[in-house]
Formats: sequence, structure tokens, C-alpha cells
Amino acid sequence: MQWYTTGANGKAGARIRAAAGARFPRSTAREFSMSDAVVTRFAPSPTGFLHIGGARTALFNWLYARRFGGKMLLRIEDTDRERSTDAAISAIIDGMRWLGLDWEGEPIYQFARAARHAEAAHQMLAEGKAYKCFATQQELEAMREAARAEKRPPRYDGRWRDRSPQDVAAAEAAGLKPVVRLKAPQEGETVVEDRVQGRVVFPNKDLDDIVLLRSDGNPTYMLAVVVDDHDMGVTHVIRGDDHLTNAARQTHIYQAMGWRVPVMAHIPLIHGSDGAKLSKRHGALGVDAYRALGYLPAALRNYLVRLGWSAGDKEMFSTQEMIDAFDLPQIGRSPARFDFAKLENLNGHYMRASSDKDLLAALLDTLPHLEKGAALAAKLDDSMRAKLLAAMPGLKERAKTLVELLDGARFLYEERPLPLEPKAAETLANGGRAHLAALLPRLAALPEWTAAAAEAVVRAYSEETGAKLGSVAQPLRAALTGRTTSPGIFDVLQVLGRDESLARLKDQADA
RNA sequence: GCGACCUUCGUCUAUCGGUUAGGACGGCUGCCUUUCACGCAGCAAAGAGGGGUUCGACUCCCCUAGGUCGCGCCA
Repeated sequence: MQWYTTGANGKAGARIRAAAGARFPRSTAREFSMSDAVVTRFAPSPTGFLHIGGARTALFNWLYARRFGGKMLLRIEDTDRERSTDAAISAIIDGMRWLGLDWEGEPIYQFARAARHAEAAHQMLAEGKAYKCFATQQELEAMREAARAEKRPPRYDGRWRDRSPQDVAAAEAAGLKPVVRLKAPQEGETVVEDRVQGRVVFPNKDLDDIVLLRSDGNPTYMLAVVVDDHDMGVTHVIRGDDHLTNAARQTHIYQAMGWRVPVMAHIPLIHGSDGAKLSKRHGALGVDAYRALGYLPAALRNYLVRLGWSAGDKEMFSTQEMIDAFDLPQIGRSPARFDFAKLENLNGHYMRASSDKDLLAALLDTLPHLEKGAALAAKLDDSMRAKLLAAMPGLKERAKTLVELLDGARFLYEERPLPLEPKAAETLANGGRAHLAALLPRLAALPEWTAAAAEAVVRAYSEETGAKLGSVAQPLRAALTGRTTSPGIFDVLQVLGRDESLARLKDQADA
């Protein structure tokens, strides 16, 4: 057994970290030996999109299952009928697919299992491990009020815990609808052996008799989770540490049902850059937002895995490397702050490491999700694809996101006459046009249109006239791209091709 | 209010009693250079505070402070 109740002689709240080499509670190690296949689950409630914290939780569950040859299940916790939506369900599923996190079998819908949850509650009722409570909302509210006034923790006072069958019968005869409450231990303490948090001890007096079944007969989250995790054969519960106290309460349910408690791993939540709870402003966006921001799934995975988890100094992890290195002991216990700058840096690495072909595919696939993607989508044909591919080496090292990549590629699909950015216009106005006019015939005379050939001509011109290369290259850039920054200008000439290049140069030389 | 958890450079982290406290992002210098990037080289930057234990503490214990989470017939 992993949980047990001791006399109230232990120090409340004490957490003893397992010594090195014995980090896993012995009992756990024995119960989940190598012969037990690991089963993890990701259990989001579909009341909103898949946010970044949820995505990391899913990733950790997925990695752990992969690492130990097990499987991850997906359970949609839709018991809150008011707030659960189909849109949220598809957003979650879509988000996981995009992130490359798959799960075993069909998603399990918790609400569909309500009858089974109720059955468990009735079993506990029959065995005297739970009881009917007829306290009204008003009474409960009064209890909380009183507790607050006396500066006591708000707690159910157990007024129906030991009522006589007659009292219960009378209340039922009066037409009152009871909730079913767990008869939780009141003495001693409950221990959660957590693989991340260590051994966490809760005095039972602080954990009250939780509601199992609502007065309408529907199960509560607390019951549903335990019954589902048990029935689904979940061996490892990896979730946010906001559930840590729930783990103690849920332990009581496992205890009452006589079920084995799964291995618990409560991972710290992700905070915003100011240390406060993650809000939209901080990056608590749905994963779809990260897609729209132009991040690559592999980069986001890499970023997320290093948030709260580490393997020495290693920063970059391929998916396989992550799987091979991932384990619970290396998860830290302090909350991490979300940092867009690092994500962006990582994304840049992944973009540069991608083959031109793959990156083009990623860009094209993401186009529908990018704010300004339509402009390129409208121009997309084989010739445009070829240009994008040819320009990719120069483009990708100048972009940290697909959004920047798209922006950098704009000169490829913009129509003549090109709009000029102010600085580009300035470059042309300050003597740039003269260089263009001089260069135009030389370029036009080129027998073959390549970057190298163009470079030779421009360099020769620069030497002959004594003009610095930069003072010639910048006007070219301005005329060809409308900007003052771009990939190498000779590559631009080559990618654009002879006709388009000469036309753009002429546009500006004549202006 | 009660309880739990957390606290190493600005950020993510390494360290598992003995290190000039390491790496990465970001910042700053410089190199490269047709622009911007990329790349390369270098610099600055940390153990919340206070007590213990110990020959020795970032590391173990206690207290304080700050932060986060939880305390629903929400999940």
C-alpha cells in the first residue's frame, strides 16, 4: 500500500525527501514492477482551448508512456455540462495532433461513465464508507460563514455523518434530496508519496468529507477521476500540482474502494513572466495561437520539456532524445516562468535545422493559420513554390518564426511596382538611382543569370567607379525588395530571375 | 484564516556536503560582412534573509519573508 494512516504523531506538513538512490518509495517500486505496463492519461476538461500548461502536462504524460513502453490515454472530463463545449473538445484534440502527441484508442468521455461512477458511490454507501447528507446549500453557506468568522478553515462539520437510519429515512420521506459524502478518516494523516513533490503529509482533520454524488445523482469530479483512473488501469497520474491536495482526498476514495493508488506525480504549474499566474498576456494561449504565431511543433515541444525538467546541460532534444532521457526524478518542484524569447530562439534553431523542403512544407501548411498568409496563398503556384524553395536558405536564417519567414519572403510574391519602405526610398533618392541606371545595361548583358555572374558584374562596377560595394548593393536591395534588409542581394537577383529583376531595377532607375 | 508547495544569474536550469557555482536564453563587446541575420570569440550577471548541524553548506534542520496552489453539490 502506498497510502496509510498513522497516528497523529507525525509532524504535520512535513515532507521528507527520499534519500538519493531511494527516490522511489519502495512500496511503489514493488507494486509497479517492470511487468506492469505503464498507463498514463491526459485528462483535460473541455471548457476552453488546450493552453500551454495543459500541453506540457500532456507532453510529460506522453513522454513518460513512451519512455517506459506504455501508453497514454486521453480522457475528456466533461462532467461540467454547463461549461463543456464541443468546440473545446476539438480544439484540444486538434492542438494535441498539431503538437504530435497521440494517444491510445478513442478518447474517453467522462460524462458517459456517470452510471459507473454512481455505482461506485453506492457501493461505498452500502459498505458504510459513505453517507447521505441532507444539509442544504444555505446550511453549507452558514458553515463557511461561521468558519470564516472564527478564522477556522471552511469545512463541512459532518452533521450527517453519523445520523441514525431513522433520521435519514425521515429526511427522505420529507422529499429532501441528499448528496453522498465520503466518510473520510478524521484522525491521523494521509500520505501522498509523490514522485515529484516527495512525501507529502496531510492531517486528516484538514480534509473533510467530500461530496461523491450530487443531489441530482451525478458524480463529482473527485469521484469520477478516481473511478476512471482505476477502471482505465492508469498506473501513473501526472498532472498539475494544483491537484496535490486533491490527491490526498482521492486517496481516501481509493482507500474506501480498496483500490491501489496509482503513482502520483504533481508537476509545478507554469507561471507568467512576472511570476504570477499565467494569463493570456503571458502566453496562456491555446496551442493554436502558437501555431498562428509561427512556432514549429518540435520547437514548442523542446521548449516545454525544458520548462521544469532537465537532463544536465542539454538544451536541444529531438523527440527521440526526449523520450530516451525523460523521467520523473528530473522534474523540478518550483514553478517555471514562461519566456517567449527563449521559445523564439529555439524556434529559430529548429527552422535553420530544417531542410529547405521541410520548412517550405511547414510554411505552406501553416499558411491558413497565419494572419497574413492569404497574400502568399493567393499567389501560390509551381513557379512560386520553386522561388520559395530557392530562396529558403537565405530566408530561414533570418527568421525566428514562420511569421517572420513569410514576411521575409514578401519580396518574392509582391507585384511590381514594389512599394518602398521609407528607408529604401531614401537609399534610392540619395544617389542610388544613378548606380541602378549604370548597372542596368551591364546586368542585362549577362549571358547567364546567376548569383555569381551578377556578383562579378557588380563588384567590377564597384571597383571601376570606386563606389563602395555597400553603396551599390543597398540601392539594388531597395529596388529589388523594397526594403533595406533582405537575403544576400545576389541570391535575390538569381531567385527573382532575369526578367523580374531587370524590370524591378528599371522601375526604380526610371523613377 | 487554515493547509500544502516553492525560492541558484533578468529567465530556464546544473550542482545531489568540499566547484574559480557550470550551461542555455536575453543583454553588452568584438570578429565576419553588400543590409539584416547566421556563425564565431569574449564580458557582465545568482545561492531571499536569519539562525543552527558540520572540519566544511547552495546542498541537511529550524525560523522569517515573499510567491504559488488548494480549502464548491467547478474541474
